[in-house]
Amino acid sequence: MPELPEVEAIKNQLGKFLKGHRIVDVEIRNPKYEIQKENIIGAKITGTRRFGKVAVIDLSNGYSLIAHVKLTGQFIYRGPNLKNPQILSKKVVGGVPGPHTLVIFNLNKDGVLYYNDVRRFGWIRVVKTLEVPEEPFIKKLGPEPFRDLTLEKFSEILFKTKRQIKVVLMDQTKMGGVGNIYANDALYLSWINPRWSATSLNRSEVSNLYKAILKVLKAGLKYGGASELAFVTPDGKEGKYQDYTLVYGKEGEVCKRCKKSKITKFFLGGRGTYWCPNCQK
DNA sequence: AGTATCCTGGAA
DNA sequence: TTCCAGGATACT
Repeated sequence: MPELPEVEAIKNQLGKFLKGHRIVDVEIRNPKYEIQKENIIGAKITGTRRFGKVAVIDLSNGYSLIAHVKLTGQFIYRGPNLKNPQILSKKVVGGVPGPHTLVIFNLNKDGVLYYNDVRRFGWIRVVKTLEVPEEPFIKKLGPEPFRDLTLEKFSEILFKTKRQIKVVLMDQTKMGGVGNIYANDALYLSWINPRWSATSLNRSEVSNLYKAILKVLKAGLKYGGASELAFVTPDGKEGKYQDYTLVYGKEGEVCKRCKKSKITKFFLGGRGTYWCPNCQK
């Protein structure tokens, strides 16, 4: 669920809250989350970035923290840069610190950054800032929407593969940042059947899909991400996009666009896929 | 191309 | 009690 808009929201808040803080101690509560804390203790946070679904926290000593929260990872900040103490969403299971708190970054000036992850699929790595683009996962990422994914590049990518279009959209090596929720919505918005082979799309379908991807991602950004599952921003609040999805999660509802058929769910590439059998022929 | 795997909480 | 959620990878 944390896709481009969700990770962008995480990155933006981390940037706002952590800037100027210094890491004074790192408490690792789960062996799976062993990181080289000696390389980050004492460093100041200088800024944050995002590559696809990966958040990057840059430090003053030439190192960076990079994190992929996967499905249930959550960064929660508590400290002086958070005005009006926010009520923690109940999606932060067990609270902070709690049974699912895996790493605690203690900051100066009474700040704390918690990493919670119920299912422990997410990861955190420490790498040299200069080597961030070379980090294996980041290096493999394809161009991403709003940056270098032009319509030309997008159509080149689709032209080259016979795989089903939805699978291609979600393939991070083809383009970075699109996941299941926004892939479903973009395909619906562009009247495209998720099962169609990517090469089978004509020029106007490719162009419509391209615009649709940008449009649904923008909506996701506007509503602060989708908190269908476990997503919360570092202030502990939920996003709102789950209330504005076009087709995702709407199984059984009559399609609002054609009013002819019901939204149907099936599995494609192992993922829940929602579509209108009438609109997306 | 499809399926198991990593995990757990929460819904059915 | 069983199933399901969706990111990424490994394997068939």
